[in-house]
Amino acid sequence: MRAFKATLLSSISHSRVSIPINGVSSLSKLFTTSHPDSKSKDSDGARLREFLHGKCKSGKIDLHEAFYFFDYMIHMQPTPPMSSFNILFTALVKNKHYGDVISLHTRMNSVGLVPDLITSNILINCCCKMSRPNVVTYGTLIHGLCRSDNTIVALQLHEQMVSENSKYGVICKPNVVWYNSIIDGLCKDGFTGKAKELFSEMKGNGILVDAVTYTSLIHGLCCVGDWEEAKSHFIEMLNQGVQPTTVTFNVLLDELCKNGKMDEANKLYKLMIQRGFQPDTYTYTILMDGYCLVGRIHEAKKLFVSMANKGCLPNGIRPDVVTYNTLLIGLFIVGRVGDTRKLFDEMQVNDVAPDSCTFTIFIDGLCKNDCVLDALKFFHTLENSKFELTIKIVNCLIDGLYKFGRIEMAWELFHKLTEKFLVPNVVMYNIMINGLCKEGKLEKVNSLLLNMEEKGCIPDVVTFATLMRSFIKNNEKSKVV
DNA sequence: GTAGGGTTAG
Repeated sequence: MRAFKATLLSSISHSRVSIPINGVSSLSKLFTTSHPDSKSKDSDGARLREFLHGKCKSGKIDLHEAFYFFDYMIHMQPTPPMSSFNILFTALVKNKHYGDVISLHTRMNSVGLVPDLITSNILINCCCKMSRPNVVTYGTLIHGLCRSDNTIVALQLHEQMVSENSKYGVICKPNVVWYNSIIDGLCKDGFTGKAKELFSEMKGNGILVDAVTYTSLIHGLCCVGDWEEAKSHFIEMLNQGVQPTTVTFNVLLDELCKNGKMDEANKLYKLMIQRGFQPDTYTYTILMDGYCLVGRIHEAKKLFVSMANKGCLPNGIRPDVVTYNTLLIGLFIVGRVGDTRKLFDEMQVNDVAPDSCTFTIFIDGLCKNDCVLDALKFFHTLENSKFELTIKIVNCLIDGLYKFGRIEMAWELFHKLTEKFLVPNVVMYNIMINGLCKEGKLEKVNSLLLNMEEKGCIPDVVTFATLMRSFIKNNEKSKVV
């Protein structure tokens, strides 16, 4: 059986879509007719579900049918909803193929499909049936949930485990990595209060907190603007004898630099060096970012030069694309447009490939330095290259065109691009609405709002603020209300 | 076998 499965799996993994396998004639009949005609693709999803339901509810699905099905599903465009996978997994569980569910789940993860709560529950059940819930299985699951924006689910799972441990004796004791995953997830969602609760809980359970725990918490506190609390956790860390890492220092430095506190940042940087911690590319880029934001481009440049000089700094600290992007922003801020082009050329010479941020920075920077026509030229070059334009780049240009009074051009670009391939987002609508309001073109604003509604784009707080500003300007108090 | 950091638009 094992050998058969391996052969089947390898044949599947080398195929693209439907490969006929003996014994799955009903499947191939169902799907070969609909492929690859794109019109019938839409109905594929619905037919798949119908078929899955029939097959799985009857309980008559065997392993190779399931594998064949699974392979078809992960190659479908668009990907079927997670519930379709769950139906398939449930059928396999009914037939006691627990290990196969786990291996299919691993394959699903490796192609970037994100399991939902139900998938996770199915998986837990499989692990339990196979007597495999141990701390690593759980830790992996919790980590996966946190990384896929399901921290709350991870937290529920954790709480369930804690309560079961206390009810039935210890089934599986959470360890430091498990706690760290949830604390980090909570911090990234801004729930620092809950993260601190877990922090106390783990200490209360005798689990030694480590540098990752502290760093995640400090980062979360910085993100919600609670600098004092972040600082006191850093001090506590030192007092407890938990060695910070370069990442810990980078998190703290980044917060200081983002707030323009360069003197404090410098002091911390010196402390870091004094204590023998090795700065890395991030450290340098963070400091450069801080200097750029306060307009001290000279100091940013000095750091950059020391990075760019081979052998000047240890451990392969070299400028990467983020370093270049950071310096480009700095140069645009102080209006040194000519130097940005030189730096761009230098990037190519040093084999650092520009990314979409680089292009956004250029379009935005040119527009904000009264060089809209240059931005337009740059944009056309991008348009004619194989580079895939992003909505951010287009938005910067449209914004620039409005501010330069080129309303017709902005309007044209909006229509041309959104008809062709770009789905406008709320930022794009806001830029357009703002530009049109300022010009008093209220009929156009109205048609945009309708367009927005049609496309299912939900207005946000900026949209309303923009509209209200315009109503107030035009003395339309009733509309404001 | 599971964990943490930096750049871009209204």
